[in-house]
Amino acid sequence: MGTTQLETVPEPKYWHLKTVLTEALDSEFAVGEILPNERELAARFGVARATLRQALEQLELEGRLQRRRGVGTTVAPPRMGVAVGDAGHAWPGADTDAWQPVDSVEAPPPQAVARLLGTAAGEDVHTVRRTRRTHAQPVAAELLYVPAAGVPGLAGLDTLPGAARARAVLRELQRLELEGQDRAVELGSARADDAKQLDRLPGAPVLLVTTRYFAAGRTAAVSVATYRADTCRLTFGDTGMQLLAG
Amino acid sequence: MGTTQLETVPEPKYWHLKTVLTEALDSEFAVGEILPNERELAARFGVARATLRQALEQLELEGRLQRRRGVGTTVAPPRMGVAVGDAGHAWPGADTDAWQPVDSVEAPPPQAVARLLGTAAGEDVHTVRRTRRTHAQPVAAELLYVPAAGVPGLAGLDTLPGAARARAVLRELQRLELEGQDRAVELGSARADDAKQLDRLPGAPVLLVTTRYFAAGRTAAVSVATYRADTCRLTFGDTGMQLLAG
DNA sequence: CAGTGGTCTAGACCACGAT
DNA sequence: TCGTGGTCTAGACCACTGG
Repeated sequence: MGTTQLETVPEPKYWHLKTVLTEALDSEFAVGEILPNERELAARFGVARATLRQALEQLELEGRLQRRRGVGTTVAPPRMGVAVGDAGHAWPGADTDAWQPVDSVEAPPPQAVARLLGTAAGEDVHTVRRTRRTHAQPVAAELLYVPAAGVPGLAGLDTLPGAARARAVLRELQRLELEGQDRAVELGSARADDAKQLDRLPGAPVLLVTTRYFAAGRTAAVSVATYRADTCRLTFGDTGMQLLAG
Repeated sequence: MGTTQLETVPEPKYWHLKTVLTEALDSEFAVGEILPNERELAARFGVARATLRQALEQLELEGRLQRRRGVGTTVAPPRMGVAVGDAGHAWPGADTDAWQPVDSVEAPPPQAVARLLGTAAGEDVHTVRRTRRTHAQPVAAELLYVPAAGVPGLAGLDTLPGAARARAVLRELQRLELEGQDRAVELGSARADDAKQLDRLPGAPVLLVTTRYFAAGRTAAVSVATYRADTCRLTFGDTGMQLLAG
Protein backbone atom coordinates (compact mmCIF):
# COMPACT_ATOMS: atom_id res chain seq x y z
CA MET A 1 0.00 0.00 0.00
CA GLY A 2 3.02 2.17 -0.21
CA THR A 3 3.01 2.97 3.47
CA THR A 4 6.37 2.78 5.11
CA GLN A 5 5.90 3.58 8.79
CA LEU A 6 2.30 2.89 9.57
CA GLU A 7 2.35 0.72 12.67
CA THR A 8 5.24 2.52 14.28
CA VAL A 9 4.80 4.64 17.37
CA PRO A 10 3.67 8.18 16.72
CA GLU A 11 6.65 10.49 17.05
CA PRO A 12 5.98 13.27 19.55
CA LYS A 13 5.16 16.55 17.89
CA TYR A 14 7.92 18.46 19.60
CA TRP A 15 10.43 15.91 18.44
CA HIS A 16 9.36 16.14 14.85
CA LEU A 17 9.28 19.90 15.21
CA LYS A 18 12.84 19.85 16.45
CA THR A 19 13.92 17.90 13.38
CA VAL A 20 12.19 20.29 11.04
CA LEU A 21 13.66 23.30 12.77
CA THR A 22 17.13 21.77 12.77
CA GLU A 23 16.98 21.34 9.04
CA ALA A 24 15.69 24.86 8.61
CA LEU A 25 18.53 26.20 10.74
CA ASP A 26 21.06 24.30 8.66
CA SER A 27 19.76 25.51 5.37
CA GLU A 28 17.85 28.74 5.70
CA PHE A 29 19.30 30.72 8.57
CA ALA A 30 22.57 32.44 9.23
CA VAL A 31 24.31 32.64 12.59
CA GLY A 32 22.95 35.50 14.63
CA GLU A 33 19.76 35.75 12.66
CA ILE A 34 16.58 36.33 14.64
CA LEU A 35 13.83 33.74 14.35
CA PRO A 36 10.16 34.67 14.27
CA ASN A 37 8.74 34.94 17.77
CA GLU A 38 7.31 31.94 19.57
CA ARG A 39 3.65 32.79 19.07
CA GLU A 40 4.24 33.29 15.38
CA LEU A 41 6.20 30.05 15.02
CA ALA A 42 3.64 28.07 16.99
CA ALA A 43 0.87 29.34 14.76
CA ARG A 44 2.88 28.61 11.65
CA PHE A 45 3.41 24.99 12.69
CA GLY A 46 -0.09 24.58 14.04
CA VAL A 47 0.91 23.68 17.58
CA ALA A 48 0.46 25.20 21.00
CA ARG A 49 3.14 27.55 22.16
CA ALA A 50 4.18 25.16 24.94
CA THR A 51 4.83 22.44 22.40
CA LEU A 52 6.92 24.72 20.25
CA ARG A 53 8.84 25.80 23.32
CA GLN A 54 9.67 22.19 24.12
CA ALA A 55 11.36 21.94 20.74
CA LEU A 56 13.18 25.25 21.15
CA GLU A 57 14.36 24.18 24.57
CA GLN A 58 16.06 21.12 23.14
CA LEU A 59 17.65 23.12 20.36
CA GLU A 60 18.98 25.57 22.90
CA LEU A 61 20.30 22.65 24.95
CA GLU A 62 22.14 21.46 21.88
CA GLY A 63 23.65 24.87 21.35
CA ARG A 64 21.76 25.62 18.15
CA LEU A 65 19.68 28.48 19.49
CA GLN A 66 20.01 31.27 21.96
CA ARG A 67 16.93 32.75 23.60
CA ARG A 68 16.89 36.02 25.47
CA ARG A 69 13.87 37.42 27.23
CA GLY A 70 12.75 40.71 25.82
CA VAL A 71 14.89 40.23 22.77
CA GLY A 72 14.10 37.10 20.84
CA THR A 73 15.48 33.80 19.65
CA THR A 74 18.64 33.87 17.58
CA VAL A 75 20.67 31.28 15.74
CA ALA A 76 23.67 30.41 17.88
CA PRO A 77 27.20 30.12 16.52
CA PRO A 78 28.94 26.73 16.82
CA ARG A 79 30.05 25.98 20.34
CA MET A 80 33.37 27.36 21.48
CA GLY A 81 36.07 24.85 22.23
CA VAL A 82 37.25 25.66 25.75
CA ALA A 83 40.48 24.06 26.88
CA VAL A 84 40.09 22.58 30.32
CA GLY A 85 43.31 20.68 30.74
CA ASP A 86 45.15 23.16 28.64
CA ALA A 87 48.38 23.91 30.47
CA GLY A 88 48.52 20.30 31.57
CA HIS A 89 49.13 20.00 35.27
CA ALA A 90 49.32 23.65 36.07
CA TRP A 91 48.03 25.43 39.11
CA PRO A 92 45.10 27.67 38.52
CA GLY A 93 46.13 31.27 38.19
CA ALA A 94 49.04 30.73 35.86
CA ASP A 95 49.67 33.64 33.53
CA THR A 96 48.53 31.65 30.57
CA ASP A 97 45.04 30.97 31.71
CA ALA A 98 41.99 32.95 30.89
CA TRP A 99 40.61 33.22 34.37
CA GLN A 100 40.03 36.46 36.15
CA PRO A 101 39.88 36.62 39.95
CA VAL A 102 36.78 38.31 41.30
CA ASP A 103 37.02 38.11 45.05
CA SER A 104 37.81 35.88 47.95
CA VAL A 105 36.36 35.08 51.32
CA GLU A 106 37.17 32.72 54.14
CA ALA A 107 34.23 30.46 54.83
CA PRO A 108 33.24 26.84 55.30
CA PRO A 109 32.84 25.05 51.97
CA PRO A 110 29.88 22.90 50.92
CA GLN A 111 29.86 19.47 52.47
CA ALA A 112 30.86 17.71 49.25
CA VAL A 113 33.92 19.94 48.88
CA ALA A 114 34.94 19.50 52.47
CA ARG A 115 34.90 15.77 51.90
CA LEU A 116 37.23 16.14 48.92
CA LEU A 117 39.55 18.44 50.82
CA GLY A 118 39.54 16.26 53.87
CA THR A 119 38.70 19.18 56.11
CA ALA A 120 36.33 19.06 59.02
CA ALA A 121 32.75 20.11 58.41
CA GLY A 122 32.37 23.77 59.19
CA GLU A 123 36.09 24.47 58.94
CA ASP A 124 36.96 27.68 57.09
CA VAL A 125 38.84 27.57 53.80
CA HIS A 126 39.93 30.30 51.44
CA THR A 127 37.31 30.56 48.73
CA VAL A 128 38.32 32.33 45.56
CA ARG A 129 35.75 33.27 42.97
CA ARG A 130 36.93 33.56 39.39
CA THR A 131 35.31 33.95 36.02
CA ARG A 132 36.48 32.96 32.62
CA ARG A 133 35.75 34.73 29.38
CA THR A 134 36.38 33.65 25.81
CA HIS A 135 35.76 35.88 22.86
CA ALA A 136 34.34 38.51 25.18
CA GLN A 137 31.69 36.07 26.41
CA PRO A 138 31.46 34.71 29.93
CA VAL A 139 31.88 30.95 29.71
CA ALA A 140 32.56 29.83 33.25
CA ALA A 141 32.32 30.75 36.91
CA GLU A 142 34.55 28.99 39.39
CA LEU A 143 34.87 28.57 43.10
CA LEU A 144 38.35 27.55 44.20
CA TYR A 145 38.68 26.17 47.70
CA VAL A 146 42.04 26.28 49.43
CA PRO A 147 42.40 25.06 53.01
CA ALA A 148 44.47 27.47 55.06
CA ALA A 149 46.62 24.59 56.27
CA GLY A 150 47.94 23.89 52.79
CA VAL A 151 49.18 27.38 52.02
CA PRO A 152 51.28 29.22 54.55
CA GLY A 153 51.46 32.98 54.47
CA LEU A 154 47.77 33.49 54.05
CA ALA A 155 47.01 34.73 57.53
CA GLY A 156 45.99 38.30 58.09
CA LEU A 157 44.59 38.84 54.68
CA ASP A 158 41.23 39.80 56.04
CA THR A 159 41.85 43.46 55.51
CA LEU A 160 42.61 43.22 51.82
CA PRO A 161 39.85 44.02 49.33
CA GLY A 162 38.33 40.99 47.62
CA ALA A 163 40.12 40.95 44.30
CA ALA A 164 43.48 41.55 45.91
CA ARG A 165 42.87 38.71 48.36
CA ALA A 166 41.97 36.44 45.49
CA ARG A 167 45.21 37.22 43.72
CA ALA A 168 47.17 36.70 46.92
CA VAL A 169 45.70 33.24 47.44
CA LEU A 170 46.48 32.23 43.87
CA ARG A 171 50.01 33.55 44.23
CA GLU A 172 50.61 31.49 47.34
CA LEU A 173 49.18 28.41 45.68
CA GLN A 174 51.66 28.59 42.87
CA ARG A 175 54.53 28.50 45.32
CA LEU A 176 53.75 24.85 46.05
CA GLU A 177 54.91 22.05 43.82
CA LEU A 178 51.94 20.57 42.02
CA GLU A 179 52.09 16.78 42.14
CA GLY A 180 49.02 15.93 40.19
CA GLN A 181 45.40 16.61 39.57
CA ASP A 182 42.28 14.87 38.48
CA ARG A 183 38.97 15.98 37.12
CA ALA A 184 35.35 15.04 36.86
CA VAL A 185 32.71 16.44 34.54
CA GLU A 186 28.99 16.21 35.13
CA LEU A 187 25.78 17.92 34.21
CA GLY A 188 24.24 20.42 36.58
CA SER A 189 22.01 23.44 36.67
CA ALA A 190 23.26 26.92 37.40
CA ARG A 191 22.83 28.25 40.89
CA ALA A 192 21.47 31.77 41.09
CA ASP A 193 24.84 33.42 41.68
CA ASP A 194 26.63 31.50 38.94
CA ALA A 195 23.77 32.13 36.56
CA LYS A 196 24.16 35.86 37.04
CA GLN A 197 27.86 35.72 36.22
CA LEU A 198 27.20 33.55 33.20
CA ASP A 199 24.48 35.85 31.96
CA ARG A 200 21.92 33.07 32.07
CA LEU A 201 18.77 32.32 34.03
CA PRO A 202 19.01 30.26 37.20
CA GLY A 203 18.64 26.60 36.41
CA ALA A 204 20.31 26.86 33.03
CA PRO A 205 22.18 23.67 32.11
CA VAL A 206 25.86 23.80 32.95
CA LEU A 207 28.83 21.49 32.86
CA LEU A 208 30.31 21.10 36.30
CA VAL A 209 34.05 20.51 36.29
CA THR A 210 35.48 19.45 39.62
CA THR A 211 39.26 19.45 39.87
CA ARG A 212 41.44 18.25 42.69
CA TYR A 213 44.96 19.62 42.99
CA PHE A 214 47.50 17.50 44.84
CA ALA A 215 50.58 18.87 46.54
CA ALA A 216 52.67 17.82 49.50
CA GLY A 217 50.97 14.46 49.55
CA ARG A 218 47.51 15.84 50.08
CA THR A 219 44.65 17.60 48.37
CA ALA A 220 45.84 21.19 48.34
CA ALA A 221 42.88 22.70 46.55
CA VAL A 222 39.57 21.87 44.97
CA SER A 223 38.00 23.81 42.16
CA VAL A 224 34.38 23.64 41.07
CA ALA A 225 33.95 25.34 37.72
CA THR A 226 30.56 25.95 36.16
CA TYR A 227 30.65 26.12 32.36
CA ARG A 228 27.76 27.23 30.18
CA ALA A 229 26.60 24.02 28.57
CA ASP A 230 24.88 25.78 25.70
CA THR A 231 27.89 27.63 24.37
CA CYS A 232 30.85 25.52 25.44
CA ARG A 233 32.54 22.34 24.33
CA LEU A 234 35.18 21.32 26.86
CA THR A 235 38.40 20.09 25.32
CA PHE A 236 41.01 17.89 26.91
CA GLY A 237 43.99 16.86 24.99
CA ASP A 238 47.60 16.03 24.45
CA THR A 239 47.68 18.25 21.45
CA GLY A 240 46.01 21.57 20.99
CA MET A 241 43.09 19.98 19.29
CA GLN A 242 40.45 22.11 17.71
CA LEU A 243 37.55 19.80 17.29
CA LEU A 244 35.10 21.04 14.74
CA ALA A 245 36.91 24.33 14.45
CA GLY A 246 35.01 26.38 11.93
CA MET B 1 11.33 47.16 59.01
CA GLY B 2 12.88 43.79 59.46
CA THR B 3 12.28 42.77 55.91
CA THR B 4 15.26 41.18 54.27
CA GLN B 5 14.25 40.39 50.71
CA LEU B 6 11.25 42.50 49.95
CA GLU B 7 12.13 44.33 46.76
CA THR B 8 13.86 41.36 45.22
CA VAL B 9 12.46 39.54 42.23
CA PRO B 10 9.85 36.92 42.99
CA GLU B 11 11.46 33.53 42.78
CA PRO B 12 9.68 31.29 40.27
CA LYS B 13 7.49 28.68 41.89
CA TYR B 14 9.21 25.75 40.24
CA TRP B 15 12.56 27.00 41.50
CA HIS B 16 11.36 27.27 45.05
CA LEU B 17 9.70 23.91 44.66
CA LYS B 18 12.97 22.42 43.54
CA THR B 19 14.68 23.74 46.63
CA VAL B 20 12.02 22.35 48.90
CA LEU B 21 12.12 18.97 47.20
CA THR B 22 15.92 18.87 47.31
CA GLU B 23 15.84 19.36 51.05
CA ALA B 24 13.15 16.73 51.40
CA LEU B 25 15.23 14.30 49.36
CA ASP B 26 18.25 14.96 51.53
CA SER B 27 16.46 14.44 54.78
CA GLU B 28 13.37 12.33 54.36
CA PHE B 29 13.93 9.91 51.54
CA ALA B 30 16.17 6.93 50.96
CA VAL B 31 17.76 5.99 47.65
CA GLY B 32 15.37 3.97 45.54
CA GLU B 33 12.32 5.10 47.43
CA ILE B 34 9.27 5.93 45.33
CA LEU B 35 7.88 9.46 45.56
CA PRO B 36 4.15 10.17 45.52
CA ASN B 37 2.89 10.51 41.97
CA GLU B 38 2.93 13.83 40.14
CA ARG B 39 -0.76 14.62 40.53
CA GLU B 40 -0.56 13.95 44.22
CA LEU B 41 2.59 16.04 44.67
CA ALA B 42 1.19 18.91 42.64
CA ALA B 43 -1.93 18.95 44.78
CA ARG B 44 0.11 18.78 47.96
CA PHE B 45 2.15 21.83 46.95
CA GLY B 46 -0.81 23.66 45.51
CA VAL B 47 0.58 24.04 41.98
CA ALA B 48 -0.36 22.84 38.55
CA ARG B 49 1.10 19.55 37.46
CA ALA B 50 3.15 21.25 34.73
CA THR B 51 4.81 23.46 37.32
CA LEU B 52 5.66 20.52 39.51
CA ARG B 53 7.04 18.69 36.50
CA GLN B 54 9.34 21.60 35.76
CA ALA B 55 10.87 21.14 39.19
CA LEU B 56 11.11 17.37 38.80
CA GLU B 57 12.76 17.80 35.41
CA GLN B 58 15.54 19.84 36.93
CA LEU B 59 16.04 17.39 39.74
CA GLU B 60 16.28 14.58 37.22
CA LEU B 61 18.78 16.64 35.23
CA GLU B 62 20.86 16.95 38.37
CA GLY B 63 20.72 13.23 38.91
CA ARG B 64 18.62 13.38 42.05
CA LEU B 65 15.54 11.67 40.64
CA GLN B 66 14.75 8.99 38.16
CA ARG B 67 11.39 8.96 36.42
CA ARG B 68 10.01 6.02 34.51
CA ARG B 69 6.75 6.00 32.64
CA GLY B 70 4.30 3.48 33.97
CA VAL B 71 6.34 3.05 37.13
CA GLY B 72 6.87 6.25 39.03
CA THR B 73 9.50 8.65 40.31
CA THR B 74 12.26 7.26 42.46
CA VAL B 75 15.14 8.75 44.40
CA ALA B 76 18.29 8.24 42.37
CA PRO B 77 21.57 7.00 43.83
CA PRO B 78 24.59 9.32 43.60
CA ARG B 79 26.03 9.49 40.11
CA MET B 80 28.49 6.82 39.08
CA GLY B 81 32.03 7.93 38.43
CA VAL B 82 32.87 6.68 34.96
CA ALA B 83 36.51 6.74 33.94
CA VAL B 84 36.90 8.23 30.50
CA GLY B 85 40.63 8.59 30.18
CA ASP B 86 41.19 5.59 32.35
CA ALA B 87 43.81 3.51 30.61
CA GLY B 88 45.57 6.69 29.56
CA HIS B 89 46.32 6.68 25.86
CA ALA B 90 45.00 3.29 25.01
CA TRP B 91 43.17 2.22 21.94
CA PRO B 92 39.55 1.42 22.40
CA GLY B 93 38.96 -2.26 22.73
CA ALA B 94 41.75 -2.97 25.17
CA ASP B 95 41.01 -5.84 27.52
CA THR B 96 40.71 -3.53 30.45
CA ASP B 97 37.89 -1.43 29.19
CA ALA B 98 34.27 -1.94 29.90
CA TRP B 99 32.99 -1.62 26.38
CA GLN B 100 31.16 -4.33 24.56
CA PRO B 101 31.07 -4.47 20.76
CA VAL B 102 27.61 -4.71 19.29
CA ASP B 103 28.01 -4.64 15.57
CA SER B 104 29.76 -2.98 12.71
CA VAL B 105 28.90 -1.65 9.30
CA GLU B 106 30.72 0.11 6.53
CA ALA B 107 29.05 3.41 5.75
CA PRO B 108 29.68 7.12 5.27
CA PRO B 109 29.99 8.93 8.63
CA PRO B 110 28.20 12.13 9.59
CA GLN B 111 29.67 15.24 8.07
CA ALA B 112 31.23 16.43 11.32
CA VAL B 113 33.02 13.12 11.78
CA ALA B 114 34.25 13.06 8.20
CA ARG B 115 35.78 16.45 8.80
CA LEU B 116 37.63 15.16 11.86
CA LEU B 117 38.82 12.07 10.02
CA GLY B 118 39.85 14.02 7.00
CA THR B 119 37.92 11.72 4.70
CA ALA B 120 35.90 12.81 1.72
CA ALA B 121 32.20 13.40 2.21
CA GLY B 122 30.32 10.23 1.40
CA GLU B 123 33.37 8.00 1.75
CA ASP B 124 32.74 4.76 3.61
CA VAL B 125 34.40 4.08 6.95
CA HIS B 126 34.17 1.16 9.32
CA THR B 127 31.60 2.05 11.95
CA VAL B 128 31.65 0.03 15.13
CA ARG B 129 28.86 0.30 17.64
CA ARG B 130 29.69 -0.45 21.25
CA THR B 131 27.94 -0.09 24.56
CA ARG B 132 29.32 0.33 28.01
CA ARG B 133 27.80 -0.92 31.21
CA THR B 134 28.69 -0.19 34.80
CA HIS B 135 27.08 -1.93 37.72
CA ALA B 136 24.76 -3.72 35.33
CA GLN B 137 23.44 -0.40 34.03
CA PRO B 138 23.93 0.91 30.51
CA VAL B 139 25.90 4.14 30.78
CA ALA B 140 27.10 4.84 27.27
CA ALA B 141 26.63 4.07 23.61
CA GLU B 142 29.47 4.70 21.20
CA LEU B 143 30.05 4.91 17.51
CA LEU B 144 33.67 4.36 16.53
CA TYR B 145 34.65 5.46 13.05
CA VAL B 146 37.71 3.91 11.43
CA PRO B 147 38.67 4.84 7.86
CA ALA B 148 39.59 1.76 5.88
CA ALA B 149 42.78 3.46 4.73
CA GLY B 150 44.14 3.55 8.26
CA VAL B 151 43.77 -0.12 9.05
CA PRO B 152 44.99 -2.71 6.55
CA GLY B 153 43.55 -6.17 6.59
CA LEU B 154 39.97 -5.08 6.91
CA ALA B 155 38.86 -5.90 3.41
CA GLY B 156 36.41 -8.67 2.77
CA LEU B 157 34.84 -8.59 6.17
CA ASP B 158 31.43 -8.02 4.70
CA THR B 159 30.40 -11.59 5.21
CA LEU B 160 31.10 -11.70 8.92
CA PRO B 161 28.20 -11.21 11.33
CA GLY B 162 28.06 -7.80 12.99
CA ALA B 163 29.60 -8.51 16.38
CA ALA B 164 32.45 -10.50 14.86
CA ARG B 165 33.18 -7.68 12.42
CA ALA B 166 33.23 -5.22 15.29
CA ARG B 167 35.78 -7.29 17.15
CA ALA B 168 37.86 -7.67 14.02
CA VAL B 169 38.02 -3.92 13.47
CA LEU B 170 39.04 -3.33 17.06
CA ARG B 171 41.70 -6.02 16.81
CA GLU B 172 43.18 -4.41 13.73
CA LEU B 173 43.17 -1.01 15.37
CA GLN B 174 45.25 -2.23 18.24
CA ARG B 175 47.98 -3.35 15.89
CA LEU B 176 48.82 0.27 15.18
CA GLU B 177 50.97 2.32 17.47
CA LEU B 178 48.86 4.94 19.19
CA GLU B 179 50.61 8.30 19.09
CA GLY B 180 48.12 10.40 20.97
CA GLN B 181 44.54 11.30 21.47
CA ASP B 182 42.41 14.22 22.47
CA ARG B 183 38.89 14.65 23.71
CA ALA B 184 36.00 17.02 23.86
CA VAL B 185 32.95 16.89 26.09
CA GLU B 186 29.70 18.66 25.40
CA LEU B 187 26.03 18.49 26.20
CA GLY B 188 23.66 16.87 23.76
CA SER B 189 20.37 15.08 23.59
CA ALA B 190 20.06 11.40 22.87
CA ARG B 191 19.19 10.35 19.34
CA ALA B 192 16.48 7.75 19.08
CA ASP B 193 18.86 4.81 18.59
CA ASP B 194 21.21 5.81 21.39
CA ALA B 195 18.28 6.47 23.67
CA LYS B 196 17.07 2.93 23.18
CA GLN B 197 20.44 1.48 24.12
CA LEU B 198 20.67 3.74 27.15
CA ASP B 199 17.20 2.84 28.30
CA ARG B 200 16.06 6.45 28.11
CA LEU B 201 13.59 8.44 26.05
CA PRO B 202 14.78 10.20 22.90
CA GLY B 203 15.98 13.68 23.70
CA ALA B 204 17.27 12.74 27.13
CA PRO B 205 20.28 14.84 28.14
CA VAL B 206 23.58 13.14 27.42
CA LEU B 207 27.24 13.97 27.62
CA LEU B 208 28.85 13.67 24.22
CA VAL B 209 32.49 12.63 24.35
CA THR B 210 34.35 12.96 21.07
CA THR B 211 37.77 11.35 20.94
CA ARG B 212 40.35 11.50 18.19
CA TYR B 213 42.98 8.77 18.00
CA PHE B 214 46.22 9.58 16.25
CA ALA B 215 48.49 7.03 14.64
CA ALA B 216 50.92 7.06 11.76
CA GLY B 217 50.79 10.82 11.66
CA ARG B 218 47.10 11.04 11.01
CA THR B 219 43.71 10.67 12.63
CA ALA B 220 43.26 6.92 12.67
CA ALA B 221 39.89 6.82 14.35
CA VAL B 222 37.20 8.99 15.85
CA SER B 223 34.86 7.92 18.59
CA VAL B 224 31.62 9.61 19.57
CA ALA B 225 30.40 8.28 22.88
CA THR B 226 27.02 9.18 24.34
CA TYR B 227 26.90 9.01 28.13
CA ARG B 228 23.76 9.25 30.22
CA ALA B 229 24.02 12.66 31.82
CA ASP B 230 21.62 11.84 34.60
CA THR B 231 23.52 8.89 36.03
CA CYS B 232 27.13 9.54 35.06
CA ARG B 233 29.98 11.69 36.23
CA LEU B 234 32.87 11.48 33.80
CA THR B 235 36.26 11.24 35.45
CA PHE B 236 39.61 12.12 33.96
CA GLY B 237 42.68 11.79 35.99
CA ASP B 238 46.30 11.03 36.63
CA THR B 239 45.31 9.04 39.64
CA GLY B 240 42.40 6.73 40.01
CA MET B 241 40.36 9.41 41.65
CA GLN B 242 37.01 8.58 43.07
CA LEU B 243 35.34 11.90 43.44
CA LEU B 244 32.54 11.80 45.92
CA ALA B 245 32.77 8.06 46.21
CA GLY B 246 30.04 7.01 48.59
C1' DC C 1 5.65 51.90 25.52
C1' DA C 2 5.24 47.48 22.68
C1' DG C 3 7.13 43.06 21.95
C1' DT C 4 9.82 39.31 23.54
C1' DG C 5 10.58 35.08 26.10
C1' DG C 6 9.49 33.03 31.01
C1' DT C 7 6.05 31.24 34.15
C1' DC C 8 1.72 29.16 35.33
C1' DT C 9 -2.88 27.09 35.04
C1' DA C 10 -6.48 23.38 34.49
C1' DG C 11 -7.67 20.62 31.97
C1' DA C 12 -7.23 16.32 28.18
C1' DC C 13 -5.46 12.23 26.08
C1' DC C 14 -1.67 8.83 25.21
C1' DA C 15 2.07 5.16 25.97
C1' DC C 16 3.87 2.21 29.00
C1' DG C 17 4.53 -1.08 33.08
C1' DA C 18 2.66 -3.82 36.34
C1' DT C 19 -1.13 -6.72 37.87
C1' DT D 1 -7.26 -2.97 33.67
C1' DC D 2 -5.29 0.55 36.29
C1' DG D 3 -1.90 3.88 37.63
C1' DT D 4 2.20 6.03 36.16
C1' DG D 5 4.75 9.56 33.70
C1' DG D 6 4.81 11.82 28.78
C1' DT D 7 2.57 14.87 25.55
C1' DC D 8 -0.44 18.58 24.24
C1' DT D 9 -3.72 22.44 24.39
C1' DA D 10 -5.45 27.31 24.87
C1' DG D 11 -5.37 30.35 27.32
C1' DA D 12 -3.34 34.05 31.14
C1' DC D 13 -0.07 37.02 33.33
C1' DC D 14 4.76 38.46 34.41
C1' DA D 15 9.68 40.21 33.67
C1' DC D 16 12.74 41.95 30.75
C1' DT D 17 14.64 44.66 26.64
C1' DG D 18 14.48 47.93 23.44
C1' DG D 19 13.16 52.19 21.28
